[in-house]
Amino acid sequence: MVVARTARERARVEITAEILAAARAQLGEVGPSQLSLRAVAREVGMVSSAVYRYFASRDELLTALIIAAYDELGAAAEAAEEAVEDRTDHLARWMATCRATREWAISHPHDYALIYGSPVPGYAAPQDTVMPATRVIVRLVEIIVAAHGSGTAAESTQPPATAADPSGVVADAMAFIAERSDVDLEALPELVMRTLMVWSAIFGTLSFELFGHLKGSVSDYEGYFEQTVLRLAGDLGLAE
Amino acid sequence: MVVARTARERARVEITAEILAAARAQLGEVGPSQLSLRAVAREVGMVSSAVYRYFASRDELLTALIIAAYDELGAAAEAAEEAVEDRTDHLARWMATCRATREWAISHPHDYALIYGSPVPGYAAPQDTVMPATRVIVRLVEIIVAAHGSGTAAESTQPPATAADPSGVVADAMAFIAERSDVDLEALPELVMRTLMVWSAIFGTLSFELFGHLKGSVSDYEGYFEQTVLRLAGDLGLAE
DNA sequence: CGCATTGCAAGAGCAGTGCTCTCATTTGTT
DNA sequence: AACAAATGAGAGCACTGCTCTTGCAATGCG
Repeated sequence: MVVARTARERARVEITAEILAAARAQLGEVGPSQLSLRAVAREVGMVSSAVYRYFASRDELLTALIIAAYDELGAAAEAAEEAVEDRTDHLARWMATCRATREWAISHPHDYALIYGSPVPGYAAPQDTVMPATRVIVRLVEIIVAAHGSGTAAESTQPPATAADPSGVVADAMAFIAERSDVDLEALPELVMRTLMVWSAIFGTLSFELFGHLKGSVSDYEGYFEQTVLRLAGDLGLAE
Repeated sequence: MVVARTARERARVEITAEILAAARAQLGEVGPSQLSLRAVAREVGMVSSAVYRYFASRDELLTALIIAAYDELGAAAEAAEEAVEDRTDHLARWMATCRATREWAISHPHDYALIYGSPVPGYAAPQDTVMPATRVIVRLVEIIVAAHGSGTAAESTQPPATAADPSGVVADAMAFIAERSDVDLEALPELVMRTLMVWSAIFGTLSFELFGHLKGSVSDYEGYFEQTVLRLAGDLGLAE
């Protein structure tokens, strides 16, 4: 972050933050595709054209909101995970992370839809979003790695005999993990495969709940989520 | 379906279909939230206000598109499943259904986003959509039930010892299945739980792929999907 | 200090949107 | 033939994202 020197620069970052805050507030009410740049401008007492001094387009504003949402979700998940005192209780850390993710999602449904719903059309996620986007999964991977490194974890659920070796399809993920972790996962492609599956399953479950696809199938959403992530932990060898 | 009698009624159903077709064509290019009722009207050579004689609102048009999309996806999945000749090869039927689902999704990304992405804001799915929405999962359940009924299926993956009985949270799903199937699943709440999980996992995986969340983690999407649904089948006892 | 440069907000305007209302015409029924 | 209902066109309202011009105020420099 560049330190604001002149009054002008200081005002700029302040107003930028103000616009972003107003946009976040509006997002809490109407959903991404209804977010109106003009309404945001009115909120902060500007005329719409003035906003374009701070955000080149509506898409750029949305991008900033996406980053903010990823960061907020990541921070919430990390905080909950770090609040688990017994660091050797990997299952507790796992559950805490998952629970915090769901709690953030249901209390910020529009932000969740913004980042995990359908991307706004014609929109390609800029590079700035990938780092904050990985915070939750990185934390989950850390827990899995710690559990398997400590020897307290069982082997993850075995694939069917007919399944091919997953090394090829998860090569990118293994490289990604190898970059920011000193654990050697090269011998565990099956675990990486399972981790990716579990990651998709968690957010698939949340999306189904939030987007209404579980209506008529599940009566107790919280209980269902709890049971789900517990079984997913079991599939990864985190719970017995 | 009511048989069209008068010329007016005949024209009405024809024009309605024309509008829907134009809307579907436009949806193939721009994505749900960009779908313009005026543009659709221009396409069929009408003025925008005339379209309102056929669809009360843009949302109602979208609802019709949602139903059409669900039905098309369901039909594609069912056709692929029925093309499997060996009806006792439950794994083949499973894989065919899943593959067809993915193939439809990637060849109709906007339709997929319409039904499995974030719901359009302020939009509550009307009752008309729930029946077509269940076609794929109903087919999957049939396969699972057939496999477990024939005794060729292994037990599904066991939950961790600490997991509570899932009967409560999946009661609605059990009732739903009991309604349209003569198989007694009452003794198999764990299987129903796993089925729901797998269902969420499949569409979570597809959403992650289509919405770009697997970029940087998976290099071979088709191979990854294949490996995923094979393992999910294993979790349900469909593959060994 | 004075001046030129730069940053910024406002306003008008363009092309587009969903939707409503009125009006004339066509179609179907009695 | 007379009436009623259905239909399409057009104008219009309130809104959107975005651009361009204009005037003002803060800034940096000689």
